[in-house]
Amino acid sequence: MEKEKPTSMEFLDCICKDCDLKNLFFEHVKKDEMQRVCSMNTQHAFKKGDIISREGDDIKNFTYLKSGLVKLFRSDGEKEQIIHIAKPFDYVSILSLFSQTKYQYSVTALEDSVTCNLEMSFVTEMAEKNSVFALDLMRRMSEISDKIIMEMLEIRKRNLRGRVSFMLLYFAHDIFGGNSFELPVSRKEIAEYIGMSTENVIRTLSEFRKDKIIKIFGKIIEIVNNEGLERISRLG
Amino acid sequence: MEKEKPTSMEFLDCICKDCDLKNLFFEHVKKDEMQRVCSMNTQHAFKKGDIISREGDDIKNFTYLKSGLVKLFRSDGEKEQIIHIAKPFDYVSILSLFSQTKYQYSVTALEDSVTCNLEMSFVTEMAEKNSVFALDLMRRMSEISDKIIMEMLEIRKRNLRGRVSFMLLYFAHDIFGGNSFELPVSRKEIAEYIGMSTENVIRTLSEFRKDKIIKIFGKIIEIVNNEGLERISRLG
DNA sequence: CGCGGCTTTGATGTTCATCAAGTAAAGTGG
DNA sequence: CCACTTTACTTGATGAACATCAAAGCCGCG
Repeated sequence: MEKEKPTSMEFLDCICKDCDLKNLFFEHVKKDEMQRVCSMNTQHAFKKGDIISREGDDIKNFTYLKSGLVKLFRSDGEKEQIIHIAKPFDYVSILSLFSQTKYQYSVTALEDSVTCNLEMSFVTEMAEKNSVFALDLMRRMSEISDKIIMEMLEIRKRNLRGRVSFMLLYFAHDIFGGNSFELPVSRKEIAEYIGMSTENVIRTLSEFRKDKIIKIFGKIIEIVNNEGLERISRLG
Repeated sequence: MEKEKPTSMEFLDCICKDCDLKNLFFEHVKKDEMQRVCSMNTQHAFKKGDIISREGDDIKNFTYLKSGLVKLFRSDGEKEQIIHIAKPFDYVSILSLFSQTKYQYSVTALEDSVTCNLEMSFVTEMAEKNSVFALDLMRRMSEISDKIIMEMLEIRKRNLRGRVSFMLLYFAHDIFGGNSFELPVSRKEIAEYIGMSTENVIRTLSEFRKDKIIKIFGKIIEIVNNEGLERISRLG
């Protein structure tokens, strides 16, 4: 079936061939350049918990997420701060890609994930030769940073209960698209995301359970009263 | 004197001629395009307190700050959240410039400020025709969002005293470049920036005064013990 | 000169972090 | 596979950090 669908990629035989993201990232790349993309990019699989890139390391590759779920975070030796949880489309390498030589944050896989890597020099060259691609890339990167900034502001203006409910709704609606899901992070990581203590995150989850707003089975969360949770998120 | 200095702009007679930022933004623009830039861009002066752009309005122009100081903030009717205080180089329109059609935040002038405006369609066209310019622009925009995200994380990991000292050092070193300066914002605005109550910002400033770390004369702040303040900012 | 917004300080109460102590779950080496 | 260790989770108790309320002085501006 897929083979019969005629696309400009059809004649190519490379790992990009069946990639859902190829149109997103290489929609404006000419055929001969696409041939080069195919010969150059490398795919990389990560297991849950694996480090994808580490704060302070040299940026060598342009990386985007093909499947899975990752967390961006910063560490000062003592504590960690989670900056964002990203799924495919939400993550293009690290943000400062074109303005820094070293990674500013670390990225690890929260679920088994696959990335595609291209050498930075090649992407730069491609952007220089193909300005529509450059504009597209700019649009995508600015969308992502905007999303992160907005999210940080939304979290910042809420109190403990508001932040926890915001996170639950974030997982339910933005990440998993359903009212029942398995938390891809520990309670401690939720705490690091919303800037509260682990104990209080747990306490709040227990409160929500007692108030019959959610059900908890270990890592599995089921949102029972979505409107109630939304209200807490709005008012908290 | 300035007239005698030979530059590629010399033959031009437009408001860009003496602009310090022209090389920054239009360094890779060809001469004939520069001629067009000159004929198209418009300069706009704002008085302290003026609104430069308003959350929710349509994005029409590409705007950059030529002189002055501005604040980026968001309002939910009730309270305001300050996102960033920006000086020239730190501000290129609003961040989501290429990914949104409406402003996500508002911008007002904290000091008398001058902006330069170009129609978005023209900038897009320029970026499409000139990919080096596009890459440059991308680099600059990603630098700015990165800076904002980093700053939010730095603020988030500190307590009240740490946040206030961070802000004072930010004004002293990043904005004004000296240990004595006039606060361009009210106490309330500092509170909105660091996510604490106005009263506690004032209380902390008074504490610093009593501890002989700073001197206060209304809006004028003088940092007396810089090392002490740095220590509070690091540990707080 | 009087009004409204900004600033300041004190008193009070709420929210949240921390400490402590225990249970459950998940890796680890024999 | 089991004992062992470590890490994650949970609840309660306590105190610290911070918001809120209240009242008064100050300043700029019409």
